[in-house]
Amino acid sequence: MPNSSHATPPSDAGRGPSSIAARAMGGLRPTAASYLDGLNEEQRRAVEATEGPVLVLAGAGTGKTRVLTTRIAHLISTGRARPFDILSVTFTNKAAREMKHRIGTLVGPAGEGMPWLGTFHAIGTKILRRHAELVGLKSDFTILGTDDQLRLMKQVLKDQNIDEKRWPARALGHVIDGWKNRGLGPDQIPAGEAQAFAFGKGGDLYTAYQARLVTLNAVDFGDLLLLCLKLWRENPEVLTIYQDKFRYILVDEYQDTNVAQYLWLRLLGQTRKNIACVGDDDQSIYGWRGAEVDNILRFEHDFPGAVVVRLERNYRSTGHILAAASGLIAKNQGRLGKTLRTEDELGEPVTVSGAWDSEEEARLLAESIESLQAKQHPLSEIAVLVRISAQMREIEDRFVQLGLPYRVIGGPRFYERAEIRDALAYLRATKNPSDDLAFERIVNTPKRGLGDATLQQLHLYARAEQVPLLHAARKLCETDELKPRVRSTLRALTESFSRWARLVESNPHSEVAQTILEESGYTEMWQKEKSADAAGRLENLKEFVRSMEEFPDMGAFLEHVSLVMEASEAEGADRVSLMTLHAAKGLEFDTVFLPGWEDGLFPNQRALDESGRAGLEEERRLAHVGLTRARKRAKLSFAVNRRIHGLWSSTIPSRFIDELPETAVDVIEAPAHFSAGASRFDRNPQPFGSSYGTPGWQRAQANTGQGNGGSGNFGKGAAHTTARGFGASPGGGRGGPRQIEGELIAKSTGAPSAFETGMRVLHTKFGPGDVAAVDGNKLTVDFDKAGRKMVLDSFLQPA
DNA sequence: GGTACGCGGATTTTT
DNA sequence: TCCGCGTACC
Repeated sequence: MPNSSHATPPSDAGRGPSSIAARAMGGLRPTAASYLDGLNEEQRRAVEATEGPVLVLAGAGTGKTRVLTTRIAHLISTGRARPFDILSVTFTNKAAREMKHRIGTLVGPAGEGMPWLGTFHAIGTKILRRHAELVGLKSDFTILGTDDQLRLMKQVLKDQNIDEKRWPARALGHVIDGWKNRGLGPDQIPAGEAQAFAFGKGGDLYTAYQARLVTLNAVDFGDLLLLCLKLWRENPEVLTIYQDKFRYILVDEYQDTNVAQYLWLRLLGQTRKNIACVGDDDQSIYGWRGAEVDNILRFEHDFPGAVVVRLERNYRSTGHILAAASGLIAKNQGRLGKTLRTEDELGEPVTVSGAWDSEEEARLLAESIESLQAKQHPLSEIAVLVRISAQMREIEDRFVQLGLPYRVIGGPRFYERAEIRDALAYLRATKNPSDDLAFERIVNTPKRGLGDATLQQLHLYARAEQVPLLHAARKLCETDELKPRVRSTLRALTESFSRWARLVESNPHSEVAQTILEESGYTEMWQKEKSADAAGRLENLKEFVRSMEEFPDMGAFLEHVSLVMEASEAEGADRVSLMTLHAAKGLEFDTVFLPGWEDGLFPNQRALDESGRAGLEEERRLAHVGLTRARKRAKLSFAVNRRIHGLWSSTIPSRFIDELPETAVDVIEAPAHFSAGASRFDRNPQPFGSSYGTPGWQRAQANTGQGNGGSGNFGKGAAHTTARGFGASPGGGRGGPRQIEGELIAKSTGAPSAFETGMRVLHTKFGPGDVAAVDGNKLTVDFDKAGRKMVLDSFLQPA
């Protein structure tokens, strides 16, 4: 299986430009398209193999997007297809945007349009709106965000009298998402799995949830794909329309497709079979949310006769970086196997350095960045990639102290912010009076005295009368079932909605939105709020209203916002980028810092616990993604002590560090104060973490007296230096020196600290402060400016 | 109905 | 440690 890369351009019989006639005409065509210039041999093969199934295995930095866009340009300019004949799917809006842009520059106005280039979800939406009634919806259905989804789940759980503590709505959401990811409708769940949730109620809950969605005329993200499958299966004539329509299908990031997406593609592609998937099994890092690496591993089986092209020539990274990344990923089994090559120079080796704790790691990292900055290295070409968001705090703290400009990439999306969701809910409820979820969301936001009790009453009435909540509210106001005060508030609100609905008919929608936000008291709510981020939220609201102007009407705007709206990043400023490894996929930087390479953190313990070997391999792919983001410099680090959920735990270097090829790596010896010559290959845990009972401590205990036992990871890979201990404090007052492997751990710097509690000191970075506690050579100091920090005495001098 | 405190849980994240 | 949720109280 791994060696079918002998792809030749298909000389298909019959139609198409490779037909005899077409070939005869070949020379008459305007000279070979300039867009093909500069493609290497494999890339060109991937572009020109237009007919039949094609799998392009594109390693990191091998020109994947270029192949995709050139392929489209090729299809269009050779007359094989018109822009609207091509279905081209991506996962993110960003990728879709970039492709549109690049096609535009390749083929000019001819490529404009591309109505079927977009995310799976956007295209699914487009299709569903056209045939909504066939799946029991109206064509103006709403698309629910995760927060609405969650509230709906809660309602369903309540209806079925399920203890939400025992069976949280989030968990149910996860289970249902899982089913949807696998293309399973409520009636298709394997019997065994339906039992899994809440004593066998899983299936019923799913059914109830879907029923609620239908009554709300709403769908969740999963439905955008799942309902397409349902639509096509139940209405073959509709499927045929799309099979005919899409002469060519292109798929980006194929390794990230889930089962539902795979089925979606297979249905569409099974007649014409002109389906080209581009992906990299080594960059599959979304297994935890349903991506099936199997889809890519199985491609040749699913599409017999598929042409497979491997792109292995890397144009991004230097030799050492590529060697490190390749060496690491080679430890994975179950991959199709590619070997990245570069013609670039070896460049700087990947550096590996250790730190005493995560604070020191952040400090060293920031120092490195500052020294690069001093050498005129632009900050925008530096990225710090972490495994989990929680790592960011300490790093940010450090950057803030130093005044180092940085930006966090990722994080909450613009349209997921509370204020945007609220504003959106007002608009949704105005536009669509039966959007109960929207109404419910803002009925008491801002606080107007319509709490749970009133809402319960509304629900009861609405259910009895089979009408939407807003309608029920109007009716209830006409009765005397409500307390006078509640009644008048509620009446005012319902009247506002009627008024707003009339406004929408005849006024510019952004103005109406502005009016709604003001009259409802929503803007005022934030103006009154004094918290730090209130101003930012008001800013976001402004931006929200402003962005509406770009759309013809409110409906179009709502559609856009529910699927694609993103924060408008202030570009341009020279800043360091800070993000998770996941968020870094698809990006590249000259210099990449990879902190936190410690077992438990990375590879992440939870991934290991939950998915075992597969989990480990996915973590390794994540490491591979991280390394391959770097063009010229990759800098790994780890700390031997890290604060996890507020407790200090001792940690051991990541097993991935030992898996790197030594020739590509340069070990930065720990600073003298840190260790008496410890190597970074020293994976013996340090037994003086300050909290006993942590995993690190447990492992340390297990290790003592077991020779080189380790946690089962010894003995392979690079040579290990025998533990000489990481020096530093012998545990302070918590137990004195400890023995490991017959050696006494020396105090780090030998001499006990010259500082005492209460002394006034001066720190090289933090400035003046008072010593609050002494623990060997580690001192706790209350700095005048920086607050309480743990520092090493070597950075201090008496003040 | 609104607020103040205490408890438990805590990856990665797009659409 | 920090955040969100639920409960207890005003």
